[in-house]
Amino acid sequence: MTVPETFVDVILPVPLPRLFTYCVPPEMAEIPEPGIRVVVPFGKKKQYSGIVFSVHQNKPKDYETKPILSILESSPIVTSAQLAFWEWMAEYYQCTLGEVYKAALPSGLKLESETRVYYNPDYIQLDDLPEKATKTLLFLSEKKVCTVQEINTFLGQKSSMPLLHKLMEEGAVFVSERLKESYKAKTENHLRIAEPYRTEQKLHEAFNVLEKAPRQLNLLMTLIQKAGGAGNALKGQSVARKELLEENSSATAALNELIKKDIFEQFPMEIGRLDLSKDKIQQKSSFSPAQHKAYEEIEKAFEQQTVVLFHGVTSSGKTEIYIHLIEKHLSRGEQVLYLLPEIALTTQITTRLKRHFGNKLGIYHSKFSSEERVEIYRDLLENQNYQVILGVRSSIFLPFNNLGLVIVDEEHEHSFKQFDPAPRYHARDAGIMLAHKHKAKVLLGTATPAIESYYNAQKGKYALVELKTRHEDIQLPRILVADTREARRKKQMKSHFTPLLLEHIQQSLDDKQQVILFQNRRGFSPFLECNVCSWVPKCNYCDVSMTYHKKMNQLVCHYCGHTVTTPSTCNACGSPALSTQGFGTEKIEEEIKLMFPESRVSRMDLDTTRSKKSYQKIISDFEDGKVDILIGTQMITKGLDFDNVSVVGILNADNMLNIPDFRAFERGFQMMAQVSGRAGRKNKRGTVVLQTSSPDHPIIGYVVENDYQTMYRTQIEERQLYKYPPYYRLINLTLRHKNKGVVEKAADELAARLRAIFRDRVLGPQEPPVARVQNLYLTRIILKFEKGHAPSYVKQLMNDATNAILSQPQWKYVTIQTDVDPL
DNA sequence: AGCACGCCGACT
DNA sequence: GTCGGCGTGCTC
Repeated sequence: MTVPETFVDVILPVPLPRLFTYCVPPEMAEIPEPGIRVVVPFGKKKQYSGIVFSVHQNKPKDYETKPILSILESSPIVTSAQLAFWEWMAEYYQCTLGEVYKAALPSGLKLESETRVYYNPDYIQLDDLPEKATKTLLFLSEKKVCTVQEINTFLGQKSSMPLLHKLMEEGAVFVSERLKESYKAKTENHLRIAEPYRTEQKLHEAFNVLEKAPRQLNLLMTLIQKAGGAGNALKGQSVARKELLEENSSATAALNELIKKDIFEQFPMEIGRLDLSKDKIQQKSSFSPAQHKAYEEIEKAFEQQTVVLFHGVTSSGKTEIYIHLIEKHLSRGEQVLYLLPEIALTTQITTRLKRHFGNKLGIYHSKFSSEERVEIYRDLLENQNYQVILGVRSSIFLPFNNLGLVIVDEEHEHSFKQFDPAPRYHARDAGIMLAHKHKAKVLLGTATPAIESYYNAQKGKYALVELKTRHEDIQLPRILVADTREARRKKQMKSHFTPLLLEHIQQSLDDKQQVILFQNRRGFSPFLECNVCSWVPKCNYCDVSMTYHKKMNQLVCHYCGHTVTTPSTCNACGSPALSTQGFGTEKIEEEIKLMFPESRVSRMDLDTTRSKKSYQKIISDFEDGKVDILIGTQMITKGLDFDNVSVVGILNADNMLNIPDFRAFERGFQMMAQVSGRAGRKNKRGTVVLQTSSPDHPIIGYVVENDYQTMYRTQIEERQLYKYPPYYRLINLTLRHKNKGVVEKAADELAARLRAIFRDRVLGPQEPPVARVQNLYLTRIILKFEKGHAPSYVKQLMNDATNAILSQPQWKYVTIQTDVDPL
């Protein structure tokens, strides 16, 4: 009797809608199980690390299986709960398991043969390494960068991935898109008394030695003082170099001398980690009566329901309530996932939660290095430190094993939805699913609920808890509407500003208060136009005009990233008279500087906040009062609280409302309400000046009255009338091909097929607003389904139709992208 | 999606 | 004669 051959179905990071079956060579000692990574050959020469999905004995009939090359770990790196979640996601969002795998695991856990491997120059070898590893390191240290392939060739073996994994864990090599920059951003040079001097006697000696070097002596004393006394300093308590030099300006030379004398030791310190010995874990502060009531309501609601929508006005102290809830779940030994939109995560909230939860808090952010993300992943997998994860949407993929609570803060934020690439998931909805699988609770928090969420609360699917008063007696701001059309008619407009707004800005500056000016950028990027023939520079590959970036003197396509230097003459008529059109924040900054020359102005938008650092600098400068007027786009609305802002100006409310989209009014309301929430401080009411050419627009009225309910009521009626979410589910099908005629024909035929099944639930095909991206023509079919239709059956029928199209030879190269619940 | 294989046009 | 364009087919 022969032992049956073992096969594994493997998830690979390719967008093919199936698993791949490999055989396990009988001589392989380990037995693979679902959730472990294996290295497999793929195609002619590629290698991937894939995830074992299942293990079986069914030999495939139609093809020869290749053997797996190696097994990367002894216990699963993807738990069975995660695999089930992945399956749900692939099914619900109509993508492949491979695409989910790509999105779910940090890149440090996904080696491919073409992955770029970097040598870590800071690596210090602690233990002896096997000969091969040492050889590889030597090779790498010379080459600096190479691919896994090259290492294979160098070592003369088929697969060096297991070896590279070990070296990655050692910290000797980096992988792929790892940016050294972001690593550096996380550390800061610290100084401490060097080991040999950490006794009272030796320290005393040092004092004597330095007697003739007052600057060095001074530095030593500052360090001791900053470290919190000699006792701490002798224990090796460190002080930031920056901090040390702040009080001893131009003492760099003296400092270096101390390092040279081995009295001081300098080392890079991770600044992300809060030093707990110094900064005692902060106790939770007490609730206001309103907060207390809300907290109790949430607790009570959780007894019966899974999801609670927590509708609390801006500055109502929602975070405090979250902290209490988190503590409650932690005390039961449960894990908590706190989801935030990406942009809100780099700010105040991080520090605040760190103070409370110290080492129990893990932060999962795309701007952190892959290594750090791997660290958090492994920590959770092995159930070590982290009990609270503060993270962006992708943190729903972390290996929780005892999740008790999911908080989705700023629940209405659109950035929770991933647009590209697949899986096009919504972290709020997927988070609810995740919680459901863990039997955990979900708290959705926001000042301006998404219509969908509020509807679910109205229908009783979610519990609703409201908090209507701001904390610490901060009053809701007074909202003034400035009619730009009238001002323009009376010739009172100064460029983009009404007299009313300018007046309030001046007043605020006179009172030494701060101003925030908000410019919605949606659809209004600055572009170049020829004054003579009206020629506008367009992207070569997409049907959009290119955005003008003054600072870099470049034109950038916001769809494909194509960049050119700004032309000096018109391409059509040769005239040099090119001028900027549309108005972005740059233009406003320029004008404000002209009108208020004595004020300090700063700008916050995509351009000025490319890096985490610059973003934080803008915020901290504003917090520290180094800036009087802050001009910004959407990002200033995200989870920021400033103490000294008396005036908020919304420059053009109209361009939020005049977008042909059924969510335009909801978005406009959310944005204006969120921006307005930035105004106001303790004991003094803030003012919001809302500039619009249609002051009678109902949405403007709801913003002024801070009337979410009426806004909701009017919107929900329209949604029902015109068959939109939350009454209907939408699925967008986007077809792409390099030939316009081909996409159109394919889309027509697909639409016809779909209509035969779904009838008037099919809309289009219709060209999306940007009909060509990266040289591919796009067209879109929208499907609308009543709530209650079995979604999986509907998707099955839809897939049959698309497959029927794609299997025809003339449409073979058409691609169809599916977006379930598009935003 | 990559990527290699293969069949026709501009060059040494 | 070859280098290389991108059309086509395949990946366990």
